[in-house]
Amino acid sequence: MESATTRSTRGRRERLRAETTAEIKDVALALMASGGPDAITLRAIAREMGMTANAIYGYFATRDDLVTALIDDVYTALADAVDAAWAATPADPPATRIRAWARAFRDWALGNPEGFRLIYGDPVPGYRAPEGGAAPDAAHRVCTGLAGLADAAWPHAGPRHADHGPESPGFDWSDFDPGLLAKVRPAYPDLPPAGVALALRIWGSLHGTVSLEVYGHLSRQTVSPGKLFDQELGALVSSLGLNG
Amino acid sequence: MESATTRSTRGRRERLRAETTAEIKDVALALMASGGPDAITLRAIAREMGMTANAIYGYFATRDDLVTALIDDVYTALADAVDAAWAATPADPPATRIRAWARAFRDWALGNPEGFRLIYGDPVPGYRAPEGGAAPDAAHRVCTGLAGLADAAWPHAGPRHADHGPESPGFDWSDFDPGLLAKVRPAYPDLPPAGVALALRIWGSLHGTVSLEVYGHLSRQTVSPGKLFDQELGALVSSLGLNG
DNA sequence: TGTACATCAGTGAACGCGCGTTCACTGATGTAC
DNA sequence: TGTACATCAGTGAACGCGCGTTCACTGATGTAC
Repeated sequence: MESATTRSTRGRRERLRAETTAEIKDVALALMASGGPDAITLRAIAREMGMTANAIYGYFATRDDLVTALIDDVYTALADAVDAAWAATPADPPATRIRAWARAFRDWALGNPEGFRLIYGDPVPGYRAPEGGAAPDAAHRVCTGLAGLADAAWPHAGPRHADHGPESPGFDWSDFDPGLLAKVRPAYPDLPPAGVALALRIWGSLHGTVSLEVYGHLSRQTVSPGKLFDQELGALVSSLGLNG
Repeated sequence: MESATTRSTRGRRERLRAETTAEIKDVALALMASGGPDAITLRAIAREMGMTANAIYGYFATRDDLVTALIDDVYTALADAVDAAWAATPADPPATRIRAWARAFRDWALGNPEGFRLIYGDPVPGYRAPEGGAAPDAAHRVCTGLAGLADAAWPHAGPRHADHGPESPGFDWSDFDPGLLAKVRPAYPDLPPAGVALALRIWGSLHGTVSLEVYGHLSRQTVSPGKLFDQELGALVSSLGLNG
């Protein structure tokens, strides 16, 4: 049986350990923010923290493990941001909620451009994702959020969705990744395959504008990317059969 | 005055030089295709060509100069691809031409994923674009092509464009980069500011789906990205007031 | 409270690597008369 | 056609750099009795 002091001191050690781990990740993210993804090096982190490079091996077995943890953290931050916006907006009217989600997505991306790049862009040079490691849980949370948007819009969007001309193909469940469906179908049992496709299409439409903006291609063309995003959002919402 | 042989031999030297220059770029693109953007190193190129690394300095003053040339080439290839699709499709109906342009864009991106990343994604590690060097000419060709799509759709899209709800803002010329307008306005004098915004919006919508696909995020969710793109295209065309 | 021991975060030197770039050079190709 | 010279593509060794990672270690902190 442990004494009170045993417990408290072990707690302190664990706390220090957790703090240093968090600091390593914070510094890595700061380096990435100022110098791009290839600025994440063990030596640079150590330099910034006033340690030796190999001290980091006490916290992460390998550089790739650190990067994996970073990706996970960043994904979680994004998922938290959009989930919070979703939760803070009333379900009715659906358009308002969709706008809130989309704006949270864009705001997060613009506020954390390097995080956005880390998740959606080129991998960190030399980085190899772990073997079994599928996408982090938070990635699924983002997808589920998108499915929620589609689910809310579906009663209005569904009818007009069938008629996009003869070239518009149909969808069935086999078109989608089983892992995705395992998350989405229980959460939104009324959403048909075409609704899941709609979710992905919403994703694409937001991702396009936002990533052009994050990567600086939009700011080379217009001084008002925000206006453009709002217009895109208006078009999206009205194409879903919802009123702005 | 030059003799015939003088001219022909000088021609040969120049031809050899041009061939080697082209080979260097080809090898660089091949390396990038197989190993990602950070595989573009002078030493790797030289290794592949059976030369010494510094032999390349006879052709490019610096590694960054080589990368600049690559970006330019890749942009040109993309612009050629979409321009060719545009030229090969009759102007009427506009929807067909838009589809052709969009499909050419996607096909080129999927066929040259590393090129797409080079242009639209993270810069090559360590690369600094040249000082005065604005975007290459070909980048403007792509933008002008988009403006052409918007211009063709504008008679149909314009009316419904005004009505995206109270949150949809208006555009005027000052919202756009003068350099962009200098190319677009002479080519499409009837296109109003909102039409230019529409062009950028079309760009965003295509870019989103295609870049999610190129970066492998879509294939993690669906086995049918092509269907999704077709659906996106159908939605785009019908949101422009055109029939599929 | 005091002492002998265990834990463990961090050190400092070293490794081998691939990189961009510089330097003085060689040797084949083309040129002028 | 022959010879002396110029051009210039490519060589090979070397530089200094930052990187991930390994190793044997030190020294402070916590633990057991």
